[in-house]
Amino acid sequence: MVARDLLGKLLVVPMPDGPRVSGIIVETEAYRGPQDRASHAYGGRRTKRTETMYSIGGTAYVYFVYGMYNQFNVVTNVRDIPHAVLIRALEPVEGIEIMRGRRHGQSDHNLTNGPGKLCIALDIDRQLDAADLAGDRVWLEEGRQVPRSKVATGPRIGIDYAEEWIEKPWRFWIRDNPFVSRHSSKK
DNA sequence: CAAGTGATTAGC
DNA sequence: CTAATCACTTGC
Repeated sequence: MVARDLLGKLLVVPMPDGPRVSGIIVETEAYRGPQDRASHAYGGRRTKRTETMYSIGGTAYVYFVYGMYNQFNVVTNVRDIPHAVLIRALEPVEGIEIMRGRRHGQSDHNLTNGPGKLCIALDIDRQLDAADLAGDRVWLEEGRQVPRSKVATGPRIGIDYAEEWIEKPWRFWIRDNPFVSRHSSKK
């Protein structure tokens, strides 16, 4: 499953003037398009916002919720099949000083341990929506090997309206990693 | 624990 | 056109 494979990868978003800001992906959630009530593309819904999800895998899908926060996703399937993986948390690797500046006085483990927070820390916004991950604005690199035994799964977060889909164990994170989001880290 | 926030969507 | 909703965070 792609969501699990993304764990351990390095997400890189360079500053316009050069310095890299990056982090290891430690938490993801899978959204499977039409069948998945929790997905924006449920029932084949295809609107201006969700259009990006129908792109070919390897495209970034960035959208805005709750009036203040962006969410960063990776589109994972072929064209016209709207599957995507939400990146929920990162472990900061490069550009930590820059992230601290953007997050204004938050402690280090609070820089990127949530989907909205990591977008602030990496300066991800809708200008990156539909960006090609093989391009030069944002991309993934091999990061760290994550043994299967370190991968934990569980129900997704923040989709209480999704009825029978709520309990699907489509959230993946690296067990015992201190940077998984607080709502999600089960002790 | 609850409110804030505004783009997006569905419903007239 | 207007109203309701939301893949979250932060501060009481």
